Amino acid sequence: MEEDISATSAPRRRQARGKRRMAQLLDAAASVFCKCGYTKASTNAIAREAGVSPGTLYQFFPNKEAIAVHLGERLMQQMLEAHGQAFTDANVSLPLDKMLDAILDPIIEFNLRNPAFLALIHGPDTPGEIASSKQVLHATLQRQVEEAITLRAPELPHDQCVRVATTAFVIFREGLSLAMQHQGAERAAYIVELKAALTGYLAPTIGTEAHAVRH
Amino acid sequence: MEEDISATSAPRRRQARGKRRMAQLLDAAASVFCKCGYTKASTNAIAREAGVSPGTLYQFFPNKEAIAVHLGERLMQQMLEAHGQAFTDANVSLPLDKMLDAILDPIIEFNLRNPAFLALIHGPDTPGEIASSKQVLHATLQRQVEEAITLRAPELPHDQCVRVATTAFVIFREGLSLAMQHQGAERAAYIVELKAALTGYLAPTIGTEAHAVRH
DNA sequence: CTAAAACACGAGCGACCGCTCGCACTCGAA
DNA sequence: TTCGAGTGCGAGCGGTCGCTCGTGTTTTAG
Repeated sequence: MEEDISATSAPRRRQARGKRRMAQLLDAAASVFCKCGYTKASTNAIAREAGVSPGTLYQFFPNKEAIAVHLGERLMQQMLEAHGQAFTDANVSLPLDKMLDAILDPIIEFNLRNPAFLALIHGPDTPGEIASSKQVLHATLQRQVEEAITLRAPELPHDQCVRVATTAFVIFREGLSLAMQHQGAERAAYIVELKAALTGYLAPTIGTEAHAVRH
Repeated sequence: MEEDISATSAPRRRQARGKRRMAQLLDAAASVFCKCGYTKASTNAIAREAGVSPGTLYQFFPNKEAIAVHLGERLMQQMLEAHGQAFTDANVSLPLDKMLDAILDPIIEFNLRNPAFLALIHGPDTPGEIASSKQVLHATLQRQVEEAITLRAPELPHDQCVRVATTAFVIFREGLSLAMQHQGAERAAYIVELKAALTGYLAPTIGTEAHAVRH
């Protein structure tokens, strides 16, 4: 319950001040990751942005990757708090285009407010291939997509469902990244294209209407 | 004609040995970029892979970025030599799915043979945002896609055409990258998904049949 | 043949990175 | 009030990286 008191690392007792510092450091990390991407973001720069020394940063995070992981977890949690209803079963029974709106719009809006989200999930400069914030966000979202597709097209073989979810997720991620590179009307136009791409891809695969449960 | 004898840099007269070294270094760079991506690929590693010293590398390339740019130009030239007919007008008049096969299959095959191509065009770790091999490849391909779409859907407003081309290109790039992360049958299945995604996206936009020239 | 230019080497420079360490402070439970 | 644990600092360690430079060798022009 109190973080993970596992064998290797003592989790340490935090004072209120420390908790504040951690949030401060995560905010700074979000800003710097967003500006430079994970690899080019230096831990010293994150500490400077947070107005603390490098040593202080390492009082709260064992290494650079842990910062990204914590940030990823915080972002995911914030998104689930704000838009946790996006993937509910109710939406899955909507017509395809409405379902996409219901699912995508909250995520898009969240990305507008938290650009670090995309910076972390989009950048392929993951450190050790495994772990890293990208994996946290990716795995969670991917799983939601898989569940939605399975609910909607239960007759689809599982491995095919995984492929469709993966492909749809990649299209969404890159399409959103594309949109975020533009402003105002142009950005809106790219979001329209993104939805058109997803609709065009998914319609033949999982149908435009909700699946009527047979027998 | 003789490279660029512009104000700032003297282009230097190359011997046969030097030309060979450059090709050798580009081969090595392709291998290392492919293994590590642009940023994590060190110039010393490229020199080592080519069996020369770091100093020798810098006799032929002024800096790391120039290596990537030269490699990008060489890859693009090789692809145009091998599959230059992919974007010809003849293919543009085919039905959509056939057209996609005609255009995508050669590019996919080329990527199987030259994995550095994807490594360069996919990695977002471009150095100074501008230039770099990625821009060379991206701009060239993007332009081909734009021309194909304009030919096929001439009534489409130009800026909309650019957006469609950009979106389609991104879907292709990431879908191919996804496929390349798998092997054998799984990879083939992802290529099927990639084509399904492009077909689904482009069919409503530019039509399944070639555009009949009106008036 | 000779001199200049191209080629080749590899130690190492300077900058930066992730991260450490010794020490000073502040807080809060006893 | 006390004192240990939590917090904070920042110089700097060990390492990697892109790139340089002095020197020596090979090729080529005249």
